[in-house]
Amino acid sequence: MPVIDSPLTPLLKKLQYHSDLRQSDVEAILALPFETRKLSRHSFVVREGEKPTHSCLLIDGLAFRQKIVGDGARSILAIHMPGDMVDLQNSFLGVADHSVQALTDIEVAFIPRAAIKKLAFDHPAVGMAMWFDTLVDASLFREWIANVSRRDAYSRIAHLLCEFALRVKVAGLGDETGYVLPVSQEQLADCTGLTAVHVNRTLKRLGEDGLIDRRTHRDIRILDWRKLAEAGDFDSTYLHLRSDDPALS
Amino acid sequence: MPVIDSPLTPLLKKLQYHSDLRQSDVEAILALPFETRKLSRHSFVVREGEKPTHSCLLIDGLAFRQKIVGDGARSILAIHMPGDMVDLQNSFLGVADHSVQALTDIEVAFIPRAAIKKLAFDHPAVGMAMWFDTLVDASLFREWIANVSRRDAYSRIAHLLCEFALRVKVAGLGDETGYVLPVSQEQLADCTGLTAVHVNRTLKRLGEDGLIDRRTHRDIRILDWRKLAEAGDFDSTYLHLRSDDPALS
DNA sequence: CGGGAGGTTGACAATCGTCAATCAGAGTGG
DNA sequence: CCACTCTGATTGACGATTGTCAACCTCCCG
Repeated sequence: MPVIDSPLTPLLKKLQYHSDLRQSDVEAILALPFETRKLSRHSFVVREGEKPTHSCLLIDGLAFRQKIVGDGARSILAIHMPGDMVDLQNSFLGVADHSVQALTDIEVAFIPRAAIKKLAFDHPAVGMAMWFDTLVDASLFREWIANVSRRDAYSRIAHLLCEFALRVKVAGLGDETGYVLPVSQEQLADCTGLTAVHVNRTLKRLGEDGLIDRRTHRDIRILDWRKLAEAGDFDSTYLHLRSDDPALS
Repeated sequence: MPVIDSPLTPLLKKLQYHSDLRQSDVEAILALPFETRKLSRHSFVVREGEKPTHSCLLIDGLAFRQKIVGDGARSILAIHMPGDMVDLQNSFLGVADHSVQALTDIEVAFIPRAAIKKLAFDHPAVGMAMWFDTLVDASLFREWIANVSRRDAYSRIAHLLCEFALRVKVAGLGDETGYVLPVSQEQLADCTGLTAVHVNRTLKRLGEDGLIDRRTHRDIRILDWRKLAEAGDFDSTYLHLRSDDPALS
């Protein structure tokens, strides 16, 4: 069966990663109404406090979720790659409790909330698949809590680099020997609850210890995966990858 | 329509909090097969690495989720109250990526995973309600990430106390003037990424500043809700309570 | 009454943050 | 093609929040 080339294909691929879908389910997904839009780096997909009526599927590029706390400090909660429903949460919960912002230039598809809800009702298998996806998201959030609360700076960064390496590999954007991560050190700091200055020093140490090599800023080479994973206390279970995923080899 | 008194009633109540369910949905929920069990404080509901085949509904008492990181330190990820499905995540994701432990003596209902899955398939409205619940859970995780990563000790603890106050009130276990929280200072530390010693000092400061009063250990009186919420940078949006919930008054 | 878990406190150490200066690189307009 | 500018990276000196260690206390429970 030829795969129809639609902007929604990344979503389909994502849902099928964990769930078996019947042809009718697939067709229903691809029949979703949507509207694509290109957004430039730094633009907001949703802002905290808004009441979005559409969910947003990331088709191309990277995006991240963030919260701003009282004193203006920012916390980055997750980084998203193509195929991720970046905004199910906000759209279904009524009021956005956090913002979503473009990390690179991105392309997204806005899908009316009602259409997703109807899809989940009419095709329970698809509803389950999306639910499943939410569960995996939550698993990453949990790991980030542990990362930020109980690991030191060195481990935190190492852990984050490991997570990115695997996810980038799954997404087909690189492999565990190296990848380009379009994240500034300040953003890395906001991912880890550190300051940009300390992130810089820590990256330097990781380099000096021979775990990574930073060609140019942003372009990360992992020189010793085992050591990095050990330093980061990294165990990929929480990513809930399929055991037959080539990224795990 | 008289509410049938079943151990599953807390689940029903929870799902109906956000979602409208039809009579047939309600009946299907109450028809779930289950097995109740009483567990004493400190016992594990699920251990990291297990492959649970049942989901666990908390009927009475409190429980918490935790992860242990490489050096043995513990991170508490969430605290659960009666009505919470404490283990959807682990049960659906195959391998438990974290543990769930009883905070007090508890009573739980174990429900076969397959029955839940079938319920979600046959009654999409129930599936949606459970999905919704997962979304709210994820929202709490996000707030905890922000709490741990970008607030100082004083704010973190204040924030946590505010969250508990509201949730306890919603669960009908106390109100915002005071409640008993059966959490040791060490557990509080693991919730906030601090040490027990520092938690102790911080609670003391909160007391000295007139925000709270600690009658006996564990029995917390909130003397000045506004100040506490301000100190904790607390905004209840992320709890996704209904705007007509009396707890918000 | 004894044991133990948990709470409290002080002295000291260290990781990490702050401030500030300098540097490197990318994009822009003349 | 070359300033010019701006963002982000790098580094050093210093400071502070938080952790560590250890002692002692308190209360609960058997």
